This record gives sequence, structure tokens and C-alpha cells, in this order.
Amino acid sequence: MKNITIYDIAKEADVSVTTVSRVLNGTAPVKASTKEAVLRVIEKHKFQPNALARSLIKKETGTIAMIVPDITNPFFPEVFWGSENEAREKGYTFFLCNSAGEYGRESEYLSILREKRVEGIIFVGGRINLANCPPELVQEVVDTAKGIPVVLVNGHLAKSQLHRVYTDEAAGAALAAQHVIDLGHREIAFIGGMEELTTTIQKVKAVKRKLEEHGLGLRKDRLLFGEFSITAGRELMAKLLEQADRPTAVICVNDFTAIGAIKAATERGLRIPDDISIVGFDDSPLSTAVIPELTTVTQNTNELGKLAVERIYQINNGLPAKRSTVLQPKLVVRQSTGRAPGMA
Amino acid sequence: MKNITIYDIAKEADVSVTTVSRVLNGTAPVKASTKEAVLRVIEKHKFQPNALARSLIKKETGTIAMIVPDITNPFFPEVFWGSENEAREKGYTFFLCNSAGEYGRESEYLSILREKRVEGIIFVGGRINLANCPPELVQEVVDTAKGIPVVLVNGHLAKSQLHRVYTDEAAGAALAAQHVIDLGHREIAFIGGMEELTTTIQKVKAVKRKLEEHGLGLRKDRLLFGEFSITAGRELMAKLLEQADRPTAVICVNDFTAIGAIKAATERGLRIPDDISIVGFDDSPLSTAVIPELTTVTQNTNELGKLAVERIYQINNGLPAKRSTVLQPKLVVRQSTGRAPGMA
DNA sequence: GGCAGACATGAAATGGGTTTCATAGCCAGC
DNA sequence: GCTGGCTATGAAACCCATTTCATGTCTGCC
Repeated sequence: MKNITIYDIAKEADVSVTTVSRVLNGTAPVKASTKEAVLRVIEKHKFQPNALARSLIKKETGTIAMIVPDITNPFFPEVFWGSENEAREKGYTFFLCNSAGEYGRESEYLSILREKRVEGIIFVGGRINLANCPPELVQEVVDTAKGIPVVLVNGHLAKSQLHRVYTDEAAGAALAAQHVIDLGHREIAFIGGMEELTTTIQKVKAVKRKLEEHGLGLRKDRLLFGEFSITAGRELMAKLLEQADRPTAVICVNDFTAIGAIKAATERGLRIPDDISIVGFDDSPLSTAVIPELTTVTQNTNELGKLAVERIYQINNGLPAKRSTVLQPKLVVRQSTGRAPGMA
Repeated sequence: MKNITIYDIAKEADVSVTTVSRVLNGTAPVKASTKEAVLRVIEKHKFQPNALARSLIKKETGTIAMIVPDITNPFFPEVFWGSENEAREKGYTFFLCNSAGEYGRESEYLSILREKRVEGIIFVGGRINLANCPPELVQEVVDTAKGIPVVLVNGHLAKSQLHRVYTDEAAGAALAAQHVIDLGHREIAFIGGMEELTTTIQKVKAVKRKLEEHGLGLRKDRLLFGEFSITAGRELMAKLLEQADRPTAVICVNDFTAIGAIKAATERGLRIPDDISIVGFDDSPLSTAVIPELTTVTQNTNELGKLAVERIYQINNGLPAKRSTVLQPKLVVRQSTGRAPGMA
């Protein structure tokens, strides 16, 4: 069951393959009658040109890729959505590579994607969030970027000069801190996130600075790290609440953690926000699903994905492409934060 | 900035391209010293063979695709995770195509994927859930399946004989219904899901039958349709609660809807499950995130994805492949269901 | 010593398109 | 009637691998 090729079409339509190619691509004028005849044969066999052969000679595959650590974490589908939508318009098809958080798989995929000659790679999460990314992991990406446009979303690789699109997470965390301070809170904690990731580090640093600006500090026992999951948030919050003098406000590394925190607090009979305030980060759809609805920091996640594809497109088409684009997050005040207890 | 090819390597290593190819693929023995020399040159230039050229002649692309309606709906990433993991092991890379619920985009992608010569397409959601899928939309998929293995996940296309992997959703809905009946509920409602989708229809039918088995009925005003979203669940539940005689148990088409329902009930001051019981469907991570934790029906979503890839692999390798695989769902009882009010 | 068979290697065909360059036919203008 | 300039079309080169088939060398065995 041989595939039909452009040669078969040419023979049957009694023209040369050149003419068939021209009909397919409109690269040169073809007499109306000839064109019709060719199209008829194409239609008859439902012929579709082999994209591999075309890509091989045109050196364009029309594919790009995204590497994510965990597609079941709702942040990533959100980025993907933004990227995919833009990609479709630009004529790209998308490889989605899930690394399951293993750097080895990222490397593996990087290699496969190079072989497949993708025209762009969007890296989000994984090694690009590592505060101390091993040089060889950095090098792989840098080397890849020599041949293929690489865009890092919400991440960074030291001294790499790679294209970046990211949210100012520190600014977002500062907003969250300012918010609870304004509400009169003085006993403030931060929970969640892996300690070695920049996502975590930046936020912690920003919260610390903001507290210090107001003569407050972030106590060591009120800074707890862990996964980005609901479960982790719940456990970390439980730990906080066991302390003799529990905080009155908790800033969480992301919405998942915050939701876990809400659970832990509610389970212990605390009222939110009367007894304790909780702030999330990301403004995922979940933030309005929980009770009370979550005060959180919104980053324009779709836009992040969209911009990444835009960069790739620009680079591939010799258009000017900003090396670094930063989006400013906003605070969304909902129901999980309120005035500090005893502040009326 | 020309790409290096196998010819460049051959020339520099002073051998033929045949030999280089053999070194790369191990398809024939090569003298150790020659091999080393070739490898040295390859390493030096970090040469990676062009997958397009290879695919063209081998007629194997090592790529498969998944078409989903909405990757931000957590059900789909879960399926994808299962598929991707299996695909990696089998040496496939994954295209992810998001149709945004538009059938036109599905068609578009189908065409692109054929051109790109993917070795399998996993269809989940979208037209395959349409109770009355227009013949031309069916035909497209059937035609595609003549050249490429197609597997439908949790869906179906009338008279199509396509490979399928799915959860017995009717059985799941029956479990949910039986559960609330066992708890003494008599006033039972069903909410959510688009009316024209089989996912919805099957569940409704199963719930109806189960109620009838127990001499109960599903009143028309207790059967409300809508989107699969949290918002929709909230609105539909609100409508139910406005009714003079509100139900004591509500079965929801999925977890999202159920979470919306919980919100609506809580907002009206109802206690769950004391005043009203709520059941979800899917057992998504969210089901343990909400308060109270959701009683729901669990389908082994990862497995669904995994099995789909397995089928594709089997078909492509001439192994026996079951045309239809059905997974049995299970009920997970948590906190959102309890005895009917007044049943002690 | 001679020949079969194993081993190492290369030339050329192949896959299915696109593109360059050449050619043929036709009309207008002088 | 001849030439310049279009338009329409085709032959062949090219993209970059894999694979078949052929060739040359070496070894083993009778």
C-alpha cells in the first residue's frame, strides 16, 4: 500500500512534477486548464504532500516545542494554551514534552528536538528555575540555542543571554506582602516551594525586603519550604499552626499551596480571614473555586506563552526580537485576606 | 551557516557516508579503529543526523499526536501525562493539538498531522463526544484512520469501528446514584454537561435508570445542563436551590461542576453533607482540595492515556490490538455526601 | 595452493518533495 | 519577417539520510 506521491499525480495529470508543485504552492503561474486538471487528480486521490520531504529541502518544519516539568500542574496548560493559540496562527505545530521534573529527560528531549529540526523551543520550569543550575545543564541549552531559537519562560540561566519572557515574581510577592501589612498584619509567614528554585527564592527575598521596610522581619520558623502541591501546603500550614504564636497572615508560593493552607486552617477550626489571612500566587482557575475565594497575585499566564511564540517567530523571520520581556503581576483581592485580628 | 551533514563527517573522517551511517545506527559491523575515528569527528562537530531525512526514507517519524478540546481542563493533562510517559518509552515524541472546542480546528489538525506523517493520533473529547456527530466529521476521522492508527479515548464515532479506550461512564454514574440512594436520598438531581455530548447523556441515562430501579424518577426541573466549568456548576446549583422543594442530593457531571455546586450551596448557608449531598466525577486533584472533600467517581485517567499509546504501538508493529478496552470506574466516598436529612 | 565465507567498506539508488535553469510557444513592435 | 519579452512548462539538481548491492581483503579449511 504505497503512498501516492507528487510523481503519481504528475503522471496521471500528464504534466511534470514541477507543475504539480506549482499548483500546490502557487509559486508560479499555471494555465487555468492545467491547474484544474491537476487539482482534479489531487482531489481524486486525496493526495497530501509529504511534509517530511518538503521540510527537508525547505529547511522549515513548521514545528516548535515546549518543555514543561509537569503538565498536570495547571500553570503549564495555561502557558501552553497561550502559546498554542499563537503558534497555530503562525503556522506552527506543537511538540509538548513533559520532563516529569527529571533533568535527564529535559536533555533527552533537547536532543530529540534538535534532530527533528524544530524551529523553536520554549522552556518553562525545570532546570531554568534552578538557582544553581549545573554548568553542563546550562551548556546544553546554550548550545541548542545556537541552532534553534530558545525562549525561557519565567526562568533564567546564568550568563546565558538567552531570550526570556517572564513575570516579575518579586514584584508580585512584594504586592502580596504590602497587602497584608496594610491590613495591619505583623506576624507574617511564607510557605511553600522548593528552596533551590528561583521562583521560591525571589518571592522569599521580596517578602523579606518588604517586611524589613516596615520594620518587620521574617522569622526562620515562619519560612517553610516544600513542594508546590496542595498536600505540601496543607502540611506546611499545619506546622505553622502548631507553633505557640502562630502568624496572622501567610503568603504562599502558589495557589496550590495556598489552597492546602486554607484546608489546614479550616480543619483546625480557624476562620479565614478573621483568624488568619492567606495569599496565593498565580490566580489559577482554582482560586475562585475554593471557599473563601483566594486573594492571589495574577500573572498573565496566557500572555507569557503567547509572547514566547512571538519571539520565536521574530527570530526565525529576522525581525527585531526583544531579548527580555517582563510582565508586571497584579494583586487580586478576594476573600481570603482581611484585617489582622484585633485591628477592628 | 550550513548544517553539517553525514557527508561532511564522512569526508573529514575519510570514509564513505555508508560507514558513518553504520556507525550511527550499528546496522553493520565497522572496524573498531574506523568507528573510533568517525565517532571522534561526530563528537567534534556535535553532529546530529537530520531526523527528517531519516524519517523520509525509513517511513517512520517517531511522532504521535493527541487532539484535545481544552488542555486547561485538568482531565486532559492527566490523560496526556499517561500517554506521554508511555510514548517516551516507546520512542515517540508527542504533538499536542488544542482544538479550543472548535471542530474546524480538529479538521485542520487532522490534515496537518497526516502531512507530517505522524504514526498515531489519540482523539479525546471534541467531536467524538458528540451524540450526533455530522457524517462528514466522522468521515474525516475514518479516512485518517485508513492511513494512521487512530484511538478514541472516552468517546465514540457511530459505525466507525475505530479503536477505543474508555471508561464505563454509565457504570460510574450508576455507582454515584446507588450511593446517594443507599444514604436514604429520594430527592435527587443531576447537573452539568452539555446536553449534546455523550459524556453527559450516558450519565443521565444511567442515573435515571438507577433511580427508576428504586421506584424513583428524575424530574425534568432537576436535570440541568450547561458547561463543564466551575462557574456553570455554581449557576446550575443556584437554580436548583431556588426551587421550592430543593433536592437533598445532587450528582454532577464532573468535579468542576461539583465544586461550583459546593460553592453555591455554601454561599446560601447550606451545610454539606448535612443539608445536601454532592457527588462529582473524575476524581481530579481538586476533589481533595475543596471543603468538604468531594465524594466522586474515579476513572483511571492516566491508564486511559497509557493504553491509547499502547494500542498505537501494537497496531504499528503488527501486534494484536484490542479494538475496544473499557475501564471500570470506582466510587470514592469522601465528605460531600451523607445520610439524607431526617434519616438520622 | 585454491576456494568458500566472513568481514569491511563504498558507490549508487532511494525517499518525496522544491527550485533553478532551460526551452518552447506566442504575441507585439519595427 | 525578425527579434525581444512574456507565459507556460519541464529536466535535472538538491535536501540528507538509509539501504542494497558490489567489491576487495583476509582467513580458514581441504
